[in-house]
Formats: sequence, C-alpha cells, structure tokens
Amino acid sequence: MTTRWLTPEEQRAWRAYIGAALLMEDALDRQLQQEAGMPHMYYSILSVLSEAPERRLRMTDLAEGLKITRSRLTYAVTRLEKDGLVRREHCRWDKRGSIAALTDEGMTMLERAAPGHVETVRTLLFDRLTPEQVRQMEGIFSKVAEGFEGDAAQAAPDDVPWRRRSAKPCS
Amino acid sequence: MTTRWLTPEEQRAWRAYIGAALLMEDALDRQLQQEAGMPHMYYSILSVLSEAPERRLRMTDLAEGLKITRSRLTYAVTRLEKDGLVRREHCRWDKRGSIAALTDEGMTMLERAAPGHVETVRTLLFDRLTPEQVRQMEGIFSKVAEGFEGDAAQAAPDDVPWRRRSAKPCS
DNA sequence: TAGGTTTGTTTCAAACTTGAACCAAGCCCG
DNA sequence: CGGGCTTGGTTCAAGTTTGAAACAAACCTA
Repeated sequence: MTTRWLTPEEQRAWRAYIGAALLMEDALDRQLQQEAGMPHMYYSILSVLSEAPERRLRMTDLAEGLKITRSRLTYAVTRLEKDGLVRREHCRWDKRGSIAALTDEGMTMLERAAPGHVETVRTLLFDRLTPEQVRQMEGIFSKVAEGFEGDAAQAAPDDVPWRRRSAKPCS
Repeated sequence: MTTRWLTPEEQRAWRAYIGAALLMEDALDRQLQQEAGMPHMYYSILSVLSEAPERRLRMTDLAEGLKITRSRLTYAVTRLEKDGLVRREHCRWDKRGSIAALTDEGMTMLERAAPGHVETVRTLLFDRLTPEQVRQMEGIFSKVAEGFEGDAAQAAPDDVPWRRRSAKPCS
C-alpha cells in the first residue's frame, strides 16, 4: 500500500506538538533541577509514590504507572535512595520483589518542590489555554493512551498495590 | 501568594498528556531505531535538513528549528556524520560558522525511513483522532509554543538561512 | 585600531537512558 | 519432587543528554 502521508493540517498539528512538547519538558526539567535538584521524571516518581497507599509501591507497578522501563526506574530509585528521598524495602510476600517507599524526607522535598512545579505547569500550559482546550487536551491524549493499553499488564483491582503480585503470603 | 493547584480537569489533562507523550516518544524511538538505526531526534535532524534550501543549515539555525541545545546538536551531527548521512561544511561568510549538509546517502536513508515513520505517527496518533481533534491539537500546542517565543532569536526574513548570520560576505 | 563584549561552536565530565543479559524466586505440570 | 518456563529486578556497556567551560571569530566603541 502506498504511504498515507500527513495532510497539511496533520503536519501542522504534529510539528506544533513536537516542538511544544520538547520545550515544555526542557523547561520543566530545568525548573525542577533548580528547585529540587532532580529532573522531571524523578519528581514524578516521588509524586506517584506519595499518592500510593502507605506511600510505597512495587518497582514494576511504579514503572508501569510512570510508563518507563524497569531498568530506568532501578537507576532512578538508586539515585533517589542515595539522596535519602526513597527507601527500598523487601517484599515479604514475594522474595523477588522490591518495594520503593517514599521517606519523610522525600515527602518533605516533594512538598517543598510542588508549588514551583505546579506554577511552572500553569505558566507554560494551562494559563495559556481556555477551559475548553483543557478538556480537548484530555480527550486527545486519553484517546492516544488507549492505543497503548494491553502493551503492559493491567492491575488486579481488589488488593493493595505493593502486595498485589504473587497473591499468596508466605506463611 | 498561595499556590493555585491544578483543578481536577487540569490534572486529568496533564496526566493523560504526560503519559501519552512518553509512550509515543518511546514507540517512535523504537520504531526508528529498528528501521533506521537512529532515535527520533536524529531522524528529525535529517528531516529538517531535507527541507532547507540546498539541504543545508547553520548549526544554530538547525538547533533552533529543532528546539534543542547546540551542544546536543553537535553530538548528534558528529554521529550522523560518522554514518555518512550528514556532512559538515565551513561557512564562507562567517569563519566561526559550521554548516550541516544532508548527504545523498542521508537523503536516501530519510526517504527509506519516512514511510514507516509516518505510518507509526498515524497509527499512534492521527488514526485515533477526529479531524476536529487534529485541529484542536494544533490550536493547543501552537498556543503553548507562543509562550516560548523570544526565548530564542528569530530569523531575519529575506536571506538564505545558511548564510543568514553575519550579513557581510568576506570578500 | 586595541580592548572588551557578544556570538557560534565544540569539548568535557557527569548524569541519564537503553536494551540485552543475567540472576533469583515463583509457577506449572508430568 | 524435578525440570522448564515465567516473572521481578538488577547489572552492564554503549549511547545520549546536560550544562558549564573553553575557544575562536566577529562586532563594537572609544
């Protein structure tokens, strides 16, 4: 089949997106590097952990939530652990497992950095958009995200995430 | 002033965006790594060069067009040059200047990789969106991009880009 | 025109990402 | 039970990105 090239409208949308996405990520990284000494992804790790029950998550779950590879997460958590913001714990129900737990220090750092981060996101993005556009944005990207569903495992609903896998306790 | 946190709608939009953007970039990188042996950004470099007059551009202009740092570009072009896809030339009008030129081999590689790349962009993004959403997307991200205008220099209109700077020829 | 500033690019070390390979521990089934 | 397959994580080398520093040429300006 002959290639279906992008229409002019698609091309404009694609280019605007690629450019703006790059600029935003860079700006976010710089801002957080300044105020928290870590890139955006590392901040996100703390953020996701802070919302998890008991502020702890299995590595794999954390990686899935963040949409990054386990290997990337391992590296990041090692660094955050060195900084004292995250602690690794052994999983009692699955001896293979490793749990990342947000420390109090990590929580403090997160709370300290959050306002500046949110402010940046606002300045770069939401302050420039109408409420209508915010809704459109969600529509667009949740649709896109759907396309990736099934690429990764899905959660078993009724269990705490950091003990979800390997359902049987040891004892 | 007390922090203006994100509203629930904004949060949903932001999370959908962050997740989908990550997944798309990863998928794009993998696809191009497979088919062209280079990450998305490197493909973009070739692509931008291919559309420039005489398929050549000053490093700084190229970096600006791609919204990346000069340092990042230097590294990338060095690699692409090793692969024979790009050639560096001296700028005759400004001895400081360096010009990146797309080689025939580079053009061939680009043409070979383009269909697969476009197909991926379609599958991941445009096939999932309505024409209306494509328009919305452009609206949203050109608005965001506007916010960054002036962060970088702008072009002087009426001259060829690869000789734009340092207006006076040497001779 | 000398001296100081700006501009264009590269260099360097440190940090980060990638993907394949590896090591355990759990799981499955004869 | 005893392999063999799958899963959870880490490790390692190679590749990439970052940001600051270094250079060199061009551009003032007194």
